[in-house]
Formats: sequence, structure tokens, C-alpha cells
Amino acid sequence: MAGVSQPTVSMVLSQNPKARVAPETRARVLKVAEELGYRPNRLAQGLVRRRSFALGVIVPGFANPVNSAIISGAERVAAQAGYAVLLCETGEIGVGQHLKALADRQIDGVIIAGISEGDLAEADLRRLNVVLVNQGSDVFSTVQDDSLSAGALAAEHLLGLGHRELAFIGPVSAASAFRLRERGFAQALRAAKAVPLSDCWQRADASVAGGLAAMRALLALPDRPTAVFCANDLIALGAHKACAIAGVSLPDELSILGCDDIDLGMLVTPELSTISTPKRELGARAVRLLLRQLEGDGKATPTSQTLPVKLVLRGTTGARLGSAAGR
Amino acid sequence: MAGVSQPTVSMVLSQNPKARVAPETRARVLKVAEELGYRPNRLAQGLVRRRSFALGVIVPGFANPVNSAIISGAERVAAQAGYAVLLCETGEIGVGQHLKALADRQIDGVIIAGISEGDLAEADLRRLNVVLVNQGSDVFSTVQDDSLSAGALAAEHLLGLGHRELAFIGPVSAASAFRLRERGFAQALRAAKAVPLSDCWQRADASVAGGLAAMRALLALPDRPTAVFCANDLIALGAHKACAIAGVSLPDELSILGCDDIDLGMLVTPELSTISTPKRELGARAVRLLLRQLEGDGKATPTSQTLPVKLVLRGTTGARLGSAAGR
DNA sequence: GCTCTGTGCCAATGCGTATTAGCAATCGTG
DNA sequence: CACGATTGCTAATACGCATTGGCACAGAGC
Repeated sequence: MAGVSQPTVSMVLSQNPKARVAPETRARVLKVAEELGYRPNRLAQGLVRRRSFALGVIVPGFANPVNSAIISGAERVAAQAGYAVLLCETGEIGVGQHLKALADRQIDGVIIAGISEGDLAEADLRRLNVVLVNQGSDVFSTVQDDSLSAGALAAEHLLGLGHRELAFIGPVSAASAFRLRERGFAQALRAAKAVPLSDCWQRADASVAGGLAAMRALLALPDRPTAVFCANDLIALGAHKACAIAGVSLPDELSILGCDDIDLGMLVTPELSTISTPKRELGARAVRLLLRQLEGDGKATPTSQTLPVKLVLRGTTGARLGSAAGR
Repeated sequence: MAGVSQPTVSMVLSQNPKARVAPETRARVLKVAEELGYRPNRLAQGLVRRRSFALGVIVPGFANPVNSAIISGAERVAAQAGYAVLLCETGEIGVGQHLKALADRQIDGVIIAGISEGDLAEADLRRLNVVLVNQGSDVFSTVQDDSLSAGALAAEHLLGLGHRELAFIGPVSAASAFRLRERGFAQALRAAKAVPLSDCWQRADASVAGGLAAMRALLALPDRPTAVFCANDLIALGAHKACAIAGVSLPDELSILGCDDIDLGMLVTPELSTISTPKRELGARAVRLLLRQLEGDGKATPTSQTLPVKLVLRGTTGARLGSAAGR
């Protein structure tokens, strides 16, 4: 180096507030550091500061655009705060194994999205700073969209269009956002005394294939529903596809309402009506929340945030034909 | 600890082959380590081994399903090899800045996908072990799909269906895979003496919006083309959408052929014909190649791999009406 | 003149691991 | 039985940084 000792350089570069360094020394150090292109080794920093400035993100799959958006939002604010994000996709390697690997890397915190509660329960999260996305919890901090309202909104919208024979398609016991959407929908129906047949309450994977199969089943029913609410857009797009195959015209013969507002919803014809969810914002807030908890250092009490959702009407929902509410 | 010194533990756990440890000592160490739940601190390991066992992945956006698939493939083999993947999305933070941050973390290597060559040229990659995905280079190792053949395949297919008025939609000077697709297409056309009008060679962003706009322009032409090859599926889906809006029926009035074979291609009606590209495999091979280079330790000479593509016929390509090749 | 109080810097130490050199004990060999 | 060879382990060190205690020197006050 040029002129001073290593600790002095450290004090200058780490912006340590209680460090007393003469302004001219500081300037000299900065200048030389610049010239040499010196950059601190973050592994060494992490070792001594007991802080890696890295976050883990665990999701079941990037293929799902909802997860992509969450990750994107998370990565953005993490990067701006100087944190790295270590990406983990569950699959052949489970949540538990990923968590161990992350812990070995002295990760500062983890954000988890879209992992089923069963898998979550098996993992050992006790030592970690965790924020769950779209998944309720008493133990951990949480960032969620207002899925309960989303379900209610869906019911109100479809009922308002005059539909009475309503159906629902959703996964059985996955991430709890799905359950809330279902519950909100069911409660609103009950409040309006519009109780659907049990045949119209379909279980399906939260995927295109699941939605397609479920909609096939609905279309085969003697008394078809006239409107369907799907727990997410992938299911809705599968349902949309099933209708295209079966020659059922949307929205005249059937209304379909999704949830999430993923981009591909606008590619199909007619375009998918849906309930928009702040996906990127969920990821962004999750990281902000995590970082705030890290500042406090001591395990803060779990916090929860719920972000509003919004109805987005496009082409797959319409008034029930022959209904009083018809256009 | 219980019984032996720290270096002995290190020798046992790091599987160091030239380490001589008595079998019974080894067993005892392993047993105690297990009981204590001891796991090595990878930051400390990284510091002394000068190896972080972490890879960086830089992409322009996760929203693009092609990138998602590449990342997914990369993450999978990285995780299985015990490597972490640090995800970076360019945007407000550029390639150069991301690279510096990664270098500070002593990253072992970087895989870069979908970054424009201009941005790449600005970045300082000299010290890093790099593998480019779908981007030609003399300096770095590369994993690509056979984009040149893809273009040729597209031309042959459309020509074989009887089309003569062919169009192309693609970005201007982005990642070089696009250029190869364009060149392959153009060369095959020239070979068949089917030279399209310049109006039919459209420039567009590699996005749905770009494809939509470009297709609008094509449809407004006095002499419409009867078939269009799009440099990727997003463009093709935009074109598809434009046709849906304009009431142009596919594939009767127009054939559309995409490239990449992303899942959403099967959601639209009619389903998108396309040229399938091994996206996950690209990601997987990229990190395998990277890891192999790391074994060699010394900067190996750049290698290139090219993976085959495959025509996938679905609903948007059909025989030119009135053509001899018509069904 | 002296002590006293800051100020500005450095020597020393530790973070958790891998690696090297070296020591003690055991073994093989003549 | 003596001697080198081999085996099994440890002491010491280094990796690159942050942090603590303390030292030297300046100016202030008597």
C-alpha cells in the first residue's frame, strides 16, 4: 500500500463512523485505492463481520411467471442494497438441503415463496432469518397479497354479471394464498346465497395442465357452470385452452376469471380477465423486510404485510346470457 | 471438539486424498461431527482455498421464459455439484457493476445469457472464467443452440408448404443467436431463389410488443406475405396476437413460425408452430463446461458447443392456399 | 517547565478453515 | 538391536479483513 497501515485503510473504506481519520489521510487512501482498483474481499469481510451480505431465495420453479416476478423484485432491491441473492430451485434437491447449503454460506436471511407447507414444516428454519411470501405463518414474517379479498372480489364480480352457477378450480393444500383465495370466494358466495354444487368445486394442480383437466371435467357436467374462478392464472389459462379445444366460446357460454395477472394472460384470445397481484412488489418488500430485520440484528418479532389486489377485466368474463344483468 | 486437533478434522472432512488419517480416527471424527451437527463455514473455506464454489449468472430479465429455463438448468447442475448460483438481473444495475460485485465475492465463474454485445463489450471480463450462452465469441467459451440451422429449417419448412412471399421479424443487433437465425433463414431463401421484399424484413424488439407492432406493419402492406418467421417465440406470439386483433385467420391467411418453443406457445389458439431449442440443456451444459474449466484451473482454451434444434409443427403453419403444395 | 486531554495512527489479534513442516511412535530390515 | 522408513498426528502459519488497545505527538492549561 502507499503510506498508511492496513487498519487505517479498513477504517477509511468501511465508513466506520467512530473511526478518527485525518481528512487528508482519508483522501490519500481513497485515491490510492482507486488507482490500484482495490476492492475488499467480501468473503474475508463476511468471515470477520459474521455477515455475508447475501440472501437466499427458495422457490419451486422459475417456470412459473409469478415466481419469476417475485424473484425479479427481490433481486432488484437486494442488489441495490449490496446484497447478493443465491437462487435455489426445489426439485431433486429439497428445501432442507438447500437451506443447509445456504446456512453453510453464512447467509443473512432467506425468502421463501411458493413452497408447500408440508415441505416447509420438514425444514429446520429455527436459526434463520426468514420471510415467507404469500404464505401465512405465526412464526415468521410474511408478505402476502390480499388473497382473501381477491376471492371475494372474484365472487362479487361474477355474481354482478348475473352468474349463479359458479365453479372454482384450485389446488388442494398448497401455499396458503391459494386457500385464502378459495375461502374468500366461498364466503362471498355463501353471503350471496349462491352455493355451487360440489361437482363445481374442482381440485387441480396449480398449472396449465391441471386447469385444463379440471375444466374438461366441468364441461362434461350435465349442468355446466356459467362462470369459473381459478386460483391462479396458469389454471385459468388451462381452462381457457380446454374451452378452445371444446369449442366453448368465451365469454358467451362461459366466463373465466383468473388470479395473478401474468403477462401471458394478454396473449390468448379472448384475453384473460383476472385479479392483479403485486408480484414484483411482493419480492421487493420481502427483501426490504428482511433487511430491516437484519438491521435490528436481534430476532425481531415477526411482521406481516398484506398488499392490495385489483380486478382487471379483459375478455373472458361477461354477463350471463339471458340474465337481468345482461348488457 | 473431541479427541483430535483441528487440522485432523479438516483432513477428514475435506476428503483430502493425500491425507493420512487412521481409519478409526476418521470414524471417530465423523461421528462427533455428525453429533454436533458440525458444518464447515464456506466463507472461511473460500478465503483460504481461494475458491468460493459459487457461480454468477447474469441475464437481462427473468420474465423471458427462455432465460428462466436456462437459469433453471444451470441452477440444477450447479447445486448438485455443490456450487451456489448468484443471480443478477441487468437493468438499473448494469453488467459491469454486477460483475464487480460478483468478483468481490470471489466468484469462480460467470455464465452470461442474453446480454447485448454492446453491453458485453463494455464489461471487463478479462480476469473471469466466463461461459456465454447463445452468443458467439472468439475469446470465451460458448454454449449455443444451432441457430443457423434453425433459420434454414424455418425457410425449408415454409417453402415446402408452398409459400413464396416470406417475411422475417427479428431484433436488429442483439445477442448473436438472433443474427444466426436470421442469416440461416436468409441464406436458405436465397438458395431457393425466394428473395423477399425489403418491406417484409422487419426489425422489432425481441418481445411480444415488438412482434405485435412488426406484424401490424406487415399486415398493412399492399402485398402481404403469406408466411412469417420470427426470431423468437415472444415475437411470434406478438405477431399471433396482431393477427387475432386484425381478424387474420391462422394458418389459412398467414403462417407464423416461431423459435425457442416456450410453453406459452401451446396456450394460444391455434398453437404456435416453432423451432424447439434446448434451453434448459444450454444452461446445464454452460455450468458443466464452466466447472470443467475450473478443474483445469489454468485458463483453458475457449470451447464451443452447439446443440441441435428441432422443428415442432403445431397450428400456425399450413400450406399456402391454392399452392401446388397444398394438401 | 509540567501534566492533561485529544487526535491520528499502528501493532496485535481473531474470524474458521486448509496447508505445510515437523515431531513422536511404530514398523520393517539387516 | 540399531537404524532408517513409514505412519499418524499436531503446531504453526496464512487467507483478507475488522476491531481493540495503546502509543506518540500536538496543543491547552497551570
